[in-house]
Amino acid sequence: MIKLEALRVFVTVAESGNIKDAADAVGRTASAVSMTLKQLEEEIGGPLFQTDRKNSLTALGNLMLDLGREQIRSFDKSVSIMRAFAHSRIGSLSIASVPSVATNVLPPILQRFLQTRPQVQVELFDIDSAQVRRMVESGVADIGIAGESRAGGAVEFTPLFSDRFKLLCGQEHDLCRLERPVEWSDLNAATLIRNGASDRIEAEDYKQLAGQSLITVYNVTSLVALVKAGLGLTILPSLTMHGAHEGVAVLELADAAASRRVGLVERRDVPPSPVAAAFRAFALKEIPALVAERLGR
Amino acid sequence: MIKLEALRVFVTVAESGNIKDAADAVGRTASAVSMTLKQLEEEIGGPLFQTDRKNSLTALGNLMLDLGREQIRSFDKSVSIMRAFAHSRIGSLSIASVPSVATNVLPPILQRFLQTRPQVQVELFDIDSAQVRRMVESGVADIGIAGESRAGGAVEFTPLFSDRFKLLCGQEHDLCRLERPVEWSDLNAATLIRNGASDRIEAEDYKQLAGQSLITVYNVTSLVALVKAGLGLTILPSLTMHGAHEGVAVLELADAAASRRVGLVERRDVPPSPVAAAFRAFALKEIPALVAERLGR
DNA sequence: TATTAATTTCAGAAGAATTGAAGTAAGCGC
DNA sequence: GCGCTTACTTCAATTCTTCTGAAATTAATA
Repeated sequence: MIKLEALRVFVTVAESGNIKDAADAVGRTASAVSMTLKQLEEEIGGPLFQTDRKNSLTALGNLMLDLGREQIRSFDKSVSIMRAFAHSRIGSLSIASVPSVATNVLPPILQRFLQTRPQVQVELFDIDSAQVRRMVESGVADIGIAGESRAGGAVEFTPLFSDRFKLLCGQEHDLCRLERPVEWSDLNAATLIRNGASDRIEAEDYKQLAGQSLITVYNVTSLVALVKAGLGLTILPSLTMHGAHEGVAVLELADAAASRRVGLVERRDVPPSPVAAAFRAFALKEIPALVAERLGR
Repeated sequence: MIKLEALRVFVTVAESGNIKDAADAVGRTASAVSMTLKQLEEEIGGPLFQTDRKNSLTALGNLMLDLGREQIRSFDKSVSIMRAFAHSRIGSLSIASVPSVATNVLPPILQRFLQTRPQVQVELFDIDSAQVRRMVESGVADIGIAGESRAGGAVEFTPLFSDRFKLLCGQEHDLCRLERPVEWSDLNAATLIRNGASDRIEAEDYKQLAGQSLITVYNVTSLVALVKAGLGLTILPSLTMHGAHEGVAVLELADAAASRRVGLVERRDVPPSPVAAAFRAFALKEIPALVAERLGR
């Protein structure tokens, strides 16, 4: 059986024009090279050089030089692609994330992650938690970042950080004059605008308030605009409001339990691609730290 | 260093879905296959299969399956091309031959030669002996078939057959009534048409006759037409006249020395390509036999 | 023709791959 | 959930391959 390594030796000899230099180049003795060549000629079925001074090729030798070079080049390239992929230097990474993280956390994280992996292709979807889970489950996204959900199913949840809910209202709102954290009962008279995130709050008092609410807005920008316009107030995770919107007030809630847990969502059965695994490790280490800093803790 | 053989084993396992079958397919034991796989994973830098039951690939495994398959396919193809070339099943063959051989000898020879080598590309040039030598010398033709020449030079001559000259004249010509071979002296009164081939005759008597000739024709068809039209007579190698032209007479010459030696013309320094070498051997064996039969000896 | 340099050959040494047996883990039926 | 079967891995010994260094051969050069 002809080996690629034999072709490699032959090409080196053909390029050097003699065995001694080629032997040095491949790191063997001249006798080893000579034997490899002899064996190659036997297996191919013809002489490769015109004389035993290896400075001129036969027609067969020329053909083998061309084909051999190409094979070596192609093989080495394939191997380097395999290695690059295994070491997560290339590959594609599809991330599905809730908007608050996609907007406030992922940009610097991705920037640093990609600094050492300039060849990695990234797709980022910002969608709500339920859809994040769906995308991961279906394999469209390699990894997701979403709020915790009870159902286990085919996806696994790994916590990254907790995020307390806060109250967002117009700057002129009566509640701004309270000099203490807001109780749910303080909101009885207020107009509450529901949103996708706040629906996750478990507190009975809040659920009751929400049940009476007539408006639900899913887009944060619209939500803030409505609050600013004085249409009502809303409850959002603090990360969502990071970088404080002008013309609105952010108030603390008294209910310490009103928080969401945000974490990684991954498929349980399918092992991650190397890039996904690398991103997972990176995210697990860097996101909690970044969020702590962002939220000033 | 990653070996193509390891990729071959991996691809087989990936395709079989288990080690045992793959081991049978490649003709080793399961433990050997297992070790090869382990080593491959170490060298690539990541796992290839999801579990140690080898029925589902990781993302890296899928990539390697694709790339590996392609490498194996391409390598095997290259090797088969090399072998085919070495065994002269493929390649190109450029033959330069004098017209008499190109017309009367080469067709059946080439037909038989190519029967076992349907992939070989052949070029055939029919030109005079001097040009045959020039084409071989310049490397445009791999091999030539021409009359012998004194000058050695860069080309080598190997005899194939001898071919006596004969006289060609109109059927009504006076010489037809001679009941013996024609002597040079018989031609003193005749009109001789010279041609490329007959100029090679060394006999002084002939040279004198030729010196007085006023017409030289290089193309055999034209030459015969002129003879048939009664313009004169000419001297040609018998092979050239094989398959007797209608309306002309072919007469024996008394001068037994009036013959040409036809043979192979090859470059001395450059070894022939495998196809050329095969054709050389074939020609050396088959052409003399065929000519003997053609000329009825 | 003698000298030098390169290549080949050969036998032994080193290294790599393979084997078979034993051990471990995974899947399957009860 | 438990034991049974099957598949895979590990290990040490063996076999096969490749490599080396010295000697012999061959080609080129003076």
